[in-house]
Amino acid sequence: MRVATWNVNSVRLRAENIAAWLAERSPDVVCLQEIKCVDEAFPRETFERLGYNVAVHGQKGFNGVALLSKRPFEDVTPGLHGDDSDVQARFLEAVVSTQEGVVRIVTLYLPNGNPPHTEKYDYKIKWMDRLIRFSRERLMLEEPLVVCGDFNVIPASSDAKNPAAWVNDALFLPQTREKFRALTNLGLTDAIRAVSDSDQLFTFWDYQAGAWQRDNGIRIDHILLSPQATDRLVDAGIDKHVRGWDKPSDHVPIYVDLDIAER
DNA sequence: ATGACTCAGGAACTGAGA
Repeated sequence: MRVATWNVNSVRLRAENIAAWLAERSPDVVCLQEIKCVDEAFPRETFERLGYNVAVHGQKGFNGVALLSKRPFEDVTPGLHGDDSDVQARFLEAVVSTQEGVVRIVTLYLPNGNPPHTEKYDYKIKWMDRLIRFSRERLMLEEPLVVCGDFNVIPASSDAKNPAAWVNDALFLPQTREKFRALTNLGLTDAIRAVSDSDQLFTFWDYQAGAWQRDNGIRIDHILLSPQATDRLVDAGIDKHVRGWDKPSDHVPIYVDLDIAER
């Protein structure tokens, strides 16, 4: 089973771009972020035509997450619990059944948090605390669990081309990285780091100042695996070349291959 | 030093991104 994640920065603008990548990579499950539309405006037909079931949790204008799956969804739950006043569409959980049992999938778009020392950073940290509580609960199920998305966290200096440029940024502040470590310390494995120690593994390049041409990137999109999923990890990778396509998202897709038979 | 791009909404710009 191949599970991928991609912050597409508008699913309507990128639909054909995404379809081309699907044909190339053939993922079984895809987690999308920043779809930037309401549920009714999601281009379902583009993906249903390619054999995917679609689950959407969108909102007007910005944010929004979605799931594509070749296997039908057994269960779909929008929203990260822990704050009833939070109306931002950033989290969607689903269960997919396979020949070997269920696989639980999460697509998330973690708040950016900039600028620091504001309510935006406070929202980010509280959101991460909620994600930690969610993960602790789900890990108790002892299932294959794949938590995917744009975490807006640079985990370590080796995850940025120019780490010095990020020291005062919400993506790299010590408290942000502490929360990310608290998450992985629950027993979730960073799939990309499980297969490579390279210091050039980026998933985002800014549109500005020739960041892509200079390879001035950061690694902020992640796939975290429960122990039961990590046991089945075969490979993980980053589809960097997609950033060079026409009208690209500023993020690229990443994926894992798990030794779990579909039906 | 600063800003540099890109997108949605809605019709000239602002907010948001990271």
